[in-house]
Amino acid sequence: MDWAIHDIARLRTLRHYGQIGLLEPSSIGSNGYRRYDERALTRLQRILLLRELGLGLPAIAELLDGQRDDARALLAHLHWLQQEKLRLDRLINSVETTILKMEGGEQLMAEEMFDGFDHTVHRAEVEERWGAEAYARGDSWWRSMTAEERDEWMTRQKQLAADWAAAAASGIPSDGDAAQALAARHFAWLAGIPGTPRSAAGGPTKEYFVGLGEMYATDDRFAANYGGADAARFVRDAMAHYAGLHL
Amino acid sequence: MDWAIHDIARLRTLRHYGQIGLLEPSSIGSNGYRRYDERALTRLQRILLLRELGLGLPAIAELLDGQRDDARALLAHLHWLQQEKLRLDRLINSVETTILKMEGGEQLMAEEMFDGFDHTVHRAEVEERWGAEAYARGDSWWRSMTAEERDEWMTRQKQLAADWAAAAASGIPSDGDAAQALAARHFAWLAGIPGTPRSAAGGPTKEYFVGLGEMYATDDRFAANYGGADAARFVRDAMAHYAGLHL
DNA sequence: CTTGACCTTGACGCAGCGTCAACCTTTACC
DNA sequence: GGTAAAGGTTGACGCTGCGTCAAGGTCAAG
Repeated sequence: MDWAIHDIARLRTLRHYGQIGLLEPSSIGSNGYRRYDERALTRLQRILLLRELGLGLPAIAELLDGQRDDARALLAHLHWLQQEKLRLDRLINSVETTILKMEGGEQLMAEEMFDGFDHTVHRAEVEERWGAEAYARGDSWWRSMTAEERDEWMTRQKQLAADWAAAAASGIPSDGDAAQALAARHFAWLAGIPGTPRSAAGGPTKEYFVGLGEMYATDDRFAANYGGADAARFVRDAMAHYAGLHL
Repeated sequence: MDWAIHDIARLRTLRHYGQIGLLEPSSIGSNGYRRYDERALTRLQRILLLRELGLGLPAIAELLDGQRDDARALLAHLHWLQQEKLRLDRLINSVETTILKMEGGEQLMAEEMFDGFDHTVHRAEVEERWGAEAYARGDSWWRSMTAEERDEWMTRQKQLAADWAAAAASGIPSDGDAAQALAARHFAWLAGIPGTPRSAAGGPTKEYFVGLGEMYATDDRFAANYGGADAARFVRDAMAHYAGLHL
């Protein structure tokens, strides 16, 4: 008959359905054997059909016991299937670009973070331990952008960094209007980065904002990005001042 | 900080990774607290990245421990993602047509099986108890066909049934060449139906083939399909003879 | 010194069975 | 009638990746 393995599995399935109350045997013989009559088999038929459509057993139970409108339940299920498909699409995209990047010679997320664009801001969090996940989220966000979107972000960040560098070099005070305006721009820019810890108002939290400035001044790699150590300290002071006033 | 729930979850995650040996704390304080240094955090970063790409933890472990070529592993993963997407496509299709059918007034698989086309052959199995699953498989197969494919099947089946009826009515012997040729056609036709229990040769098993003929003669609904009770008995005899000779 | 926040180690639960293990019935054959 | 094979029964663990209590130690703050 060629059904050996399959047969055993089906048996276990029937037992399982019995255990969870989805399909009871119509009777149980004195020898303990389960028996299924016509009605039970019809029900089993429907269960198997719905299962092949991907529904979960609880959903099937509700549906078969008439507690939910069949059509509505199936529509909901359809919707969820479509969502899943979208999710897979995004995954496939991510994996593909990752592979492409690797073929381009880049190691798996090794050093690519310090590429001038500081989407590595999240590194501050990593150092705080709880943010490794946020970091990865941030990276995956970056990874999922199109080339143009990335270009746009890069330009925006570079412009900001250049403006910071210029302001620091010009000798203006870090708590003056010009520097504070830059701080405000920086704040808004951060607000646009997913994964940023944010307050109820939607912007970055005060701790995060201040800590970030601190890091710019401390970490040479970031400092270089903002025009050197002196400039980075200027950025830090301006950000701290801004945070004190507005956050 | 607004990270409460998330934080707790992440903690559990780290414990889990420690348990399965994916990521050990770099050190454990005398108070039992886990600590993760730079290296460990980098590893965590990579783990989280790969996880977001949908890889399983064992796969991630192999990959990070350098036991597998990164690119090859990701390609394999990509392939599996694409398969999954295809599977979802088929599911979505099935659910959609099921909904359409229901809107057309049909109850969930209620009586549609006796519509002249006997893809309900699998009912024989249902009666034998072990075949309910095969039956559902058969139905889903039918459900997944395009309209033209169905038409083709229907025509083929109707032609076969008509030829059987004619042969039975003409009074030729069930073990004669003409009837045996019909049995051979029937055999080939069955071989094309997924879910059919089949022997190593690829065709239906002897038991199945004979049992089916038995059912045609026994069940009025099938008998009608082959030209009535007398004709159905003729079919059964021809099939049994064929089975005895060739199976 | 107490309170509360944060850490620790179990252990159960989730979906849907697959897969032993240990044991009883029925069937088939000599 | 005896015996072995086939097929049934009830546990119970395993898988994925943690979420979610529970019970209890540690640490910083008031």
